[in-house]
Amino acid sequence: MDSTYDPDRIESEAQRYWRDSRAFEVDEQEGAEKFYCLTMFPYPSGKLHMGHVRVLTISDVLARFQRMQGRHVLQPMGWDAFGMPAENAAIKNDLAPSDWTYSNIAHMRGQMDRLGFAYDWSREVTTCKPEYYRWEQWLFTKLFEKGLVYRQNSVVNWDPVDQTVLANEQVIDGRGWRSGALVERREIPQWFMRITAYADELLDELDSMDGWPSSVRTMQRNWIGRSEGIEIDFDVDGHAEPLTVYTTRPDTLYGVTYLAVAAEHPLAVAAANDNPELADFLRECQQSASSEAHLETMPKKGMALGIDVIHPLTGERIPLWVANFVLMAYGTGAVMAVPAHDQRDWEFARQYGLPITQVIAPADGAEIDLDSAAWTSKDGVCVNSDSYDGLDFAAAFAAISTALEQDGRGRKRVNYRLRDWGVSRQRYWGTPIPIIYCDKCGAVPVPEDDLPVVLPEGLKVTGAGSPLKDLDEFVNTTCPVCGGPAHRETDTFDTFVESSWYFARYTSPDAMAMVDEREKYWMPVDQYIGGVEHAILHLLYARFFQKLMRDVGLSSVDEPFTRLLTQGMVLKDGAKMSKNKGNTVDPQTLVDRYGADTVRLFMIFAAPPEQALEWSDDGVAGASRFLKRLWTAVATHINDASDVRKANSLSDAGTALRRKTHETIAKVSDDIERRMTFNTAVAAVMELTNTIGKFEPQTLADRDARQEALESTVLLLAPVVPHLAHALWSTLGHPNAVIDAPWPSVDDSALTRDDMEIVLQVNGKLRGRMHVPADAAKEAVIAAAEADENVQRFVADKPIRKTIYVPGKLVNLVV
RNA sequence: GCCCGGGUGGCGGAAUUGGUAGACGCUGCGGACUUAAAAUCCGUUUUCCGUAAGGAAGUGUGGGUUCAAGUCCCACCCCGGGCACCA
Repeated sequence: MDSTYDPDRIESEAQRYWRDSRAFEVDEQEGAEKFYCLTMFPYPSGKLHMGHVRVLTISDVLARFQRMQGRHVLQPMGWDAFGMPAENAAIKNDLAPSDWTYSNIAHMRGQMDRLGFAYDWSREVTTCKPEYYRWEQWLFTKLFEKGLVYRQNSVVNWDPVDQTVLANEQVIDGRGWRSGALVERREIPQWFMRITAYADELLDELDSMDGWPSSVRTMQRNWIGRSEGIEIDFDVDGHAEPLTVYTTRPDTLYGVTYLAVAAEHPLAVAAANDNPELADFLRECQQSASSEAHLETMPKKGMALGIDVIHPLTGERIPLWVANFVLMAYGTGAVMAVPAHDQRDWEFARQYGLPITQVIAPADGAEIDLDSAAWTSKDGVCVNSDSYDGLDFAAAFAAISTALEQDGRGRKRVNYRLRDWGVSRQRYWGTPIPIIYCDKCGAVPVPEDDLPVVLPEGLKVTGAGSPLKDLDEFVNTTCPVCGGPAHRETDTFDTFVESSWYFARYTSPDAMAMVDEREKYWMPVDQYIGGVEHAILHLLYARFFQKLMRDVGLSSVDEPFTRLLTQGMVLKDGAKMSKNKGNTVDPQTLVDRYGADTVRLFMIFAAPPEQALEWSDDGVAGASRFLKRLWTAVATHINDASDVRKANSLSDAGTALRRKTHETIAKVSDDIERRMTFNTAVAAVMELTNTIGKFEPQTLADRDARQEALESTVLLLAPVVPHLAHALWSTLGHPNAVIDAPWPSVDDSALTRDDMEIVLQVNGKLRGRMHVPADAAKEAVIAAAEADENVQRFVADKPIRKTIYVPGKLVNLVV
């Protein structure tokens, strides 16, 4: 055997074998245990970056591991091909988004193959192709019929100079990224999907989704934000219609000292008609970006409207304000303020000199200090609340709610923080929303026979609005209902729509329906892997789509992803690798220099998958060195011509090697399958390799033990460094490819030890160690511990008060 | 601002159920091989005291629970992710 490790040669040989044998193309083999392993598909941004390499490698390790477990593994790959970067690149380079996108896809597919990922390319999905997006257009029209989509005004970031809608990402310090103009909030009509209709199901199922990280489940729970409260009507002085607010704290109703409405609220707009100062303030309120982070951190401002409302229980007059932090889109666009028991209300009241009235007090009668902060605890009782004084939160909630309901001034209501999903985007490079507007018939969904509504490719983008608007042949059409003149919707879908169902399309990529019966074989996804930045939006939308598909009869699966692994970012010098920061490392350079296996090994070894990974050039070199050492160890074994004709029994070192081999098999299996800590799995294999390197066979049995150790090493590493494993497996004498070899199993008899190490402590501090026979009795171990010389020094003549014995581990003497 | 993570040697990280802190790798230092260098191999590498045996301190900060805390509890500081039009 050649003792030089030549990654270029063995990697191209292994890849040729996989390609020629179509090793990773799978069909629906009934009776076989399937395993659907999925990576969040990439946006085709140009070339692979380290973040891609990391997530793709993690996924590939799991897919190959499961295959060696005997499962029938599907690992597909595709492209999240619509999105803003293609439009930006198109403006910059004066070419069509489609050309840019397709050429990126071709390049990145080649890079993936060079890294040796085990994909079934026959199922490749590209979301910008009509044969893909036609089915989400179809689903949208079905949802239209079911009343699960609707059109409503909603707020966008408006750039008054470029006359265009901006993404949050394009708003920098409140200004448009290209024009530098102050961004305004503006309301435009948009399409929504009624995700709130599924809020309870999306919430409740989280409890049983054991395969997901608890942090992601908690984030989703908080995002859905189910709350139980009450809607309360306040009569408005001089108006026939009452003003309705929603609150989860009706127990504090007697502490309401003002109400506040959003700047867009009709009451505020009406009051501004004869109040120029107020009109100025409303204009100022609209001069702001629309993201929640921005709204929550901006200085809180308000103005009195000069209107009073009437407290529903006391009949008191309460001033009505307009405040910039109240949003028209949330709840009713109005809030009741209880400054004594809500921190934001407290700060606003202090700022504008509004009264602060305590209505909740600690049950133990302790004093609270309302001069320094609001007292927001629910563990108190009502005070200053007429007949409700003395009631705790639950009792007051029930009593006040009932009183309001009986009076017709309140209704119990479950509310969600979750809002319906606005899917309209005023962009060109996306899926056309399949709606036709007719003056007579209104908004009409495109009939099934007319789908897909094909996005004209090859259009030039200028940055000022969608070019679709100017394309008469696209816009002008006839009404499917009345046949009269009509025009098409020119907005496209949020790209999250495409990524909400691609996992289902992989199961039947050529179906003449959204999916076909093959979906039943593969779904749900057994293992999903992707960035934690998708913990809420993408993963919630995908769960929602799964339920939509189920409810139109396309699937019987409730939840799309059984297990979820969220991998961390790749950092360099403590910051995320990005072009902006100029700290990127091109994976291609490293693959060219060290080979794919080295890059894969470093990615897996440098950090546990869920944590951020700090890039290290030296670490990559170290990974390469390890692979060379392993190659050398196999070469040494194969080329070993030394004469060992001694008795066919294991030496002590041989017994130890076999124990190490089987301990390693046990640890690596557990690390990959249960713990998903691939870094410690690799560390364990490195330890085994170090042991093999030092091992000198004395007998024929010793040499067999080394063969077994090397074969185990190759099998255990095969998911991580598949090319090297492919070559070495053959070298070690196996005619079948390592991808078809079974995962090694543990020989329990090799694991037995005849002695154990016991740690000796005095008062919990380490004072020594000793070896005792594995079957030593508790009393004997303790007696030996007390007799230890160093232990004696610390015990001296002090009486032993307590003895703790942890079997097989330690003895702690408390003196 | 709100929600979710994270903080351990010179560095990346390990310590799985409250039981030996620092596995494995990198870097540095010392040595072998070499005319030399690279590569490779061997040794060493938390800090402080000590010739050594051994001892003391130590897991972001301050408290607490326990025979025993990186791990559990309370308070705080710093860093990262998300916040609905980045994907």
